[in-house]
Amino acid sequence: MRYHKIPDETVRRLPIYLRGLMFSAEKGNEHISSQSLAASVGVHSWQIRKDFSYFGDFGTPGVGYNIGKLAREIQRILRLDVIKRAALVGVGDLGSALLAYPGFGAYGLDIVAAFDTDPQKIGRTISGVAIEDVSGINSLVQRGIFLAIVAVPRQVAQQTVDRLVAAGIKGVLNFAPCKVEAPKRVKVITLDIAMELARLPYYMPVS
Amino acid sequence: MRYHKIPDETVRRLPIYLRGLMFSAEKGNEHISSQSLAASVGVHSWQIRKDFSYFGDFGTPGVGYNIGKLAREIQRILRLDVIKRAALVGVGDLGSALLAYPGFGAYGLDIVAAFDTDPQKIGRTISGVAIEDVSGINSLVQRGIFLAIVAVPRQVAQQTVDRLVAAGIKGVLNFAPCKVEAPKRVKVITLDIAMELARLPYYMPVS
DNA sequence: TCAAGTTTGTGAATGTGAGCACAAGCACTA
DNA sequence: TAGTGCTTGTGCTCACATTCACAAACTTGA
Repeated sequence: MRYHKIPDETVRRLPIYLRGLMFSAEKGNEHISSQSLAASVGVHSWQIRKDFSYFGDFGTPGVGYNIGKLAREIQRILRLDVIKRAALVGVGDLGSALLAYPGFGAYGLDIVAAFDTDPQKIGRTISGVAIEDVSGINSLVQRGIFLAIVAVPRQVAQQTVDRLVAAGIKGVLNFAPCKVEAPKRVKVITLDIAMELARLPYYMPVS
Repeated sequence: MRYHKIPDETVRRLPIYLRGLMFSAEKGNEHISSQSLAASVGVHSWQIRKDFSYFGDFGTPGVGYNIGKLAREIQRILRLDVIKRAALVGVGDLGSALLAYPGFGAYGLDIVAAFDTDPQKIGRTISGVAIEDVSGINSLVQRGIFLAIVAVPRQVAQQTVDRLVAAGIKGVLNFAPCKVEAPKRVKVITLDIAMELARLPYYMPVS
């Protein structure tokens, strides 16, 4: 194996592989071939091998990949071994659902703080997380939290991100359906749920 | 303009443009240049022009694009002029949040039916939608609904999709974090919220 | 030790989209 | 009508990702 920059598309697939590896490990397997992993995650086996080849030789010909070792390596690449805690801003319907969402655990992630502006909500606890006033955002970095989820109305999304950036947050998952600006040092991923639904009809057969 | 297959990446951006056009129309504009649309949606102007060029000549040099005409054309391409109604399966935390989510309206989409297996929930109404027993899925096509959102636990995602496929549904937005199989005639888009959060740390600076 | 059967890792070909630069088209003014 | 300023549409190039095919590496069984 030689030096390679890991392609973005590969990074996008790594969590999928991680999910598949966890699933296989639960079933008591120690090794897995690219072919059986392919079957369980829905990606072709050659794609999997190519993706893994970007960050080292992990497989053994005739045997496959050591599941534990590979999973740890993927976690290391994705930096999930270091980043484990996230904050949520905006505890509306969607925010509450995210607090209750069990899926983050599969990646070792956990929402450990929640913020809102509504005095009615502040002080209450949802899914084990106490809701704080948004002013608490300023102390996030002190608390070792560098990752934030924004689930506020579109109109206040930008100012929310500005506040997070000012507080030193380094990554934002934005659910508000709009463009948000941030310095290059802060990575923002916008996830517009309605947009995903909106592009479905294009692919649906006519009649 | 000559014949071109519209690239997938362009289709993915069309809803973004639609959002930007709506926003500009609300402000009373009649025309918009690729440059000002670019500024409002965060895509380069040449990318916008290239994307629009795939499906016809809509702009006027020196003037820009007619907002209403272009918006209608995008809606037609995405088939949002035909597909307007969607069903939801699984009214848990996430499902309830989706029922209350106002963002679908921007694309003319509306969740008009909801299904669950929990007898406690069946019969109740959330955000104006009555929750029905999942057996009602079989009559979806009769009711003119061809689009479904799956927000059920991972363990029952596949069987839920199977049921929707059997009922004649043509498109599925799946929130369950797993691979789901469906015949080619049915388009499935899986949206794993936790996965999006999981790939963020990779892009965060190492402090 | 040898042969047969698996499975990996990767070079090369193919496909696809991003990015750029600029000619051509249109509005507006004089 | 001619000139100026703005904006579109697109041909071209480059970068990146997918796809394939196969040599090399390993296991297993005799």
